[in-house]
Amino acid sequence: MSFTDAENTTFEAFPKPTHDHSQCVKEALAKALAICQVRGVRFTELRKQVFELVCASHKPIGAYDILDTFQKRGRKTAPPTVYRALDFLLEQGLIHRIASLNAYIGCDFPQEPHRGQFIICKLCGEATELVSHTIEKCIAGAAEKLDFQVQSRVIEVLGICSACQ
Amino acid sequence: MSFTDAENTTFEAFPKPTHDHSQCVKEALAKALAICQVRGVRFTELRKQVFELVCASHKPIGAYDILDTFQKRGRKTAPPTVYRALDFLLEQGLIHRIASLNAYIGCDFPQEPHRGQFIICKLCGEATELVSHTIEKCIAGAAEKLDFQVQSRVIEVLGICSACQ
DNA sequence: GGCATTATATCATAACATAACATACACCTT
DNA sequence: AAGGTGTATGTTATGTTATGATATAATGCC
Repeated sequence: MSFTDAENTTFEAFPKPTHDHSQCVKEALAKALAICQVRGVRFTELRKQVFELVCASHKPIGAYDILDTFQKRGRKTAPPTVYRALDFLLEQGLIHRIASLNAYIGCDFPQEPHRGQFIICKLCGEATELVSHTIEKCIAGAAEKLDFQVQSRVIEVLGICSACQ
Repeated sequence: MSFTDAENTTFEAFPKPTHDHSQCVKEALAKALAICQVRGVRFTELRKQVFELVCASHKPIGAYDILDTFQKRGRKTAPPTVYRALDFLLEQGLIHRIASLNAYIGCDFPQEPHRGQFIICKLCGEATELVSHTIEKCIAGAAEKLDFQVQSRVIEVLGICSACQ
């Protein structure tokens, strides 16, 4: 349930505990598959499994958490295997990296290329993705003044969500 | 030489190669010392040396670079020593952490408490600190809509500066 | 000086990430 | 089907960043 406010910020509310998450994951998988097909890139079993784990919650997950899960499942896995899958998913814009947490999270808007902006609860770990055009414009404005070519952005807001207050 | 543009973004231009950097460091040290005195916290020799190394350039510097420098100087130093000094400087707002680079940089506006916003050149490494009230407002607006209590922000723009294009 | 507090040293290890090289698999061509 | 090519994955080792835990030293206060 995304919406757009007066500041032209589109975002999902923090997912309600009641939302049907299995449906949520199913949709994300379908979207990812469709995107990969259109682009002619391979959504292999490994990449699919990593994607499923990243999407398993709306909390950013660490690469080594993914690794541990694979190993608990009896799959002998080393770090590069996981990181390569994560790199692929990042390149395709299917997930985002949260630099301040060294963690990864599913992208809510994989169709449209964009940089994520996140609001993350330090207590429960839930994260909400924003797309604020105002912030984009503001950054673009400053960059232009400095004659600076923007390549990527990291925008992460940390604090306490309403449910945890 | 900071200025404020139409979007209400205050920032320093990328420091000219010609600027007198020793003077720059001297000023930063004087400011830091004054701030610590006012607050009644101790700006010890270790903290001062770490601060000087962080301020030695306008490029973010890694904790282990600081460590290496200490060791080259013959000072036997372990990581926690450096990290504790960095933590102190962060707490006092004298430096900022650049999450996307795992690195640290001197704060240009230590007097006023704020969260840094940075534009960083991937080629030369030079970083410029911004303070955009528009971005702040935009984040505050989204946070309010979500009933979210903001504690900290990470805003980092990466790309190529005008000198490196 | 005695004591509490804060800062630093030291040792060990946790957590995150990549380099380098080997092997396997998919797909295309013949 | 055989062979070739490029992509994906496996494997080993190591690099890089950060912290926990305990001990010692310096500082400030009474």
